[in-house]
Amino acid sequence: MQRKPHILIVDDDREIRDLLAKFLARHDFRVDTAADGREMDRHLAGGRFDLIVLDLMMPGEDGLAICRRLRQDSAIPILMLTALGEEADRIVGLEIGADDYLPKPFNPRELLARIRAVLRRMGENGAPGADGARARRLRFEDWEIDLAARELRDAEGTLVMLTSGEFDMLEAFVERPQQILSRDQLADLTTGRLLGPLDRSIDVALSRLRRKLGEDPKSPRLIKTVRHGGYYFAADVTPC
Amino acid sequence: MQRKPHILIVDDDREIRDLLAKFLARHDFRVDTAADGREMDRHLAGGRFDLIVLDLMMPGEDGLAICRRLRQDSAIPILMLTALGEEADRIVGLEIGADDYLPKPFNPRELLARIRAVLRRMGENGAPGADGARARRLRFEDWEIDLAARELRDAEGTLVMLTSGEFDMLEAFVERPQQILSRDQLADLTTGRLLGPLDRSIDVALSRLRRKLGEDPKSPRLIKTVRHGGYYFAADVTPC
DNA sequence: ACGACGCGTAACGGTGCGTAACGGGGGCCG
DNA sequence: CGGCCCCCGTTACGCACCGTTACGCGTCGT
Repeated sequence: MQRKPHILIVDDDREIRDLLAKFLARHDFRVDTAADGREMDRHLAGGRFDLIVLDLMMPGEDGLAICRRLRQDSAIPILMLTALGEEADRIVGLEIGADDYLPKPFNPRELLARIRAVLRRMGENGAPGADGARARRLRFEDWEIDLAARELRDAEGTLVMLTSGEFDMLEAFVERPQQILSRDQLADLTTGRLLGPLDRSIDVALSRLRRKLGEDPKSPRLIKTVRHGGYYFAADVTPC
Repeated sequence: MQRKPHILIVDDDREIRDLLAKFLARHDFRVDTAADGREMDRHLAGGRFDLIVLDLMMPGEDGLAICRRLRQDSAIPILMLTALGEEADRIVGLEIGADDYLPKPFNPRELLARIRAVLRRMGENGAPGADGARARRLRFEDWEIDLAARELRDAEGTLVMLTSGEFDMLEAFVERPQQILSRDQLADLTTGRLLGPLDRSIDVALSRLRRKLGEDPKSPRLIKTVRHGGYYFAADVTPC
């Protein structure tokens, strides 16, 4: 990870906020703090964050509600802070989609270890979704794709015109190479809508994408079909 | 996820093992258990697992050592069980690469929530190159197989078309050369489903694979039949 | 020697997938 | 406002994959 991970601390207790901020800053993180959900929203609107440390028990909109709200439209990692003995809440938190929790009072070193563990899990290979501030020009096989400009070029450098739907699908693949993506995942990553039981739209979209990539219908090399599984992007993807 | 997630429980305490196994099985997981590192290895050699629940404190090779060993050549999710008060160990565990931990004694429902949380993260983010930094191009006899691109080439370097099922089966063999794989193991490693009592699907699939590998039906050289045992991949497999 | 059993594999059929064709809807321009 | 075009979801059809079945052969036990 080249740049400093950016962390947002959401806690109503000013003392804890400042303590954590200082501690994490000392360990090579960029840190912002928010006292409640509204402040958090303001920060999120203005910047990209790699992880949110979220206090469970807060006046006004509490941590669980915030967590649920965040998960509705973001996959940003969430680490919940809970008071001891709130086991039921912790479980609910995990079920809602928090990535980890830490019971208060905690050892700051353990918080550090958990933050790193979560970031490692998320970042292992190009964090999808969460942040967009990374290498956006990629190469695979003889192709070159610019995710920022949304352009695809072939070996000779000539532009290949993709529709936005096709580009979305290709982007989903190059951000997750060598991994099976189910039709449901692809639908979610491209159009965002859910697939009906007899829905073939992904198959058709994929067929059109394959054709523009010049794939041989008999033995596609870039995008392989996994029967009953989905599709698989076979090429190595390297920044360029 | 289409098939039941497959979980391996590693704990020296038989009572805990059985309790957890029963509990998880009731919640729609496939579960195997192991009492120590050696048993764990045996299970891993023969099947595909989605997550390992690993007790930290065990006689013989202890959880931390096992965790470190697993991480050397696999990205399989690990959930560590720790006794209370072993905070230092927990931190080390997370830094070594466990994906989560749960202090004993724990509420089984919380274990369930954490297992689901870890699996969810993996499903979204799924480690690309699925098994981490393992060599993905291998050679055996005159063949060359690229596990990342899912391609097989013969001596002249021409592509041999395998169906995804055939490739899965060949992959199972080249990752476990010179060892007997039972039909049940092969079924687990390829389709993930369990075999019925009169099920011949593995035999037929294997026959088709042999044919594509150009095996002599009278005396196959690569994949030998072990009567009452299963099949055996006889060739040396070397990275290339 | 003969029956039982395990395995190889040809043949069949259900189903998943590729893709051509159609058409609705939205954007753009006159 | 009307016409055009392009994108993309839907439909339909054909092919290929693979699970099932059936049959033949070889091996083992008695």
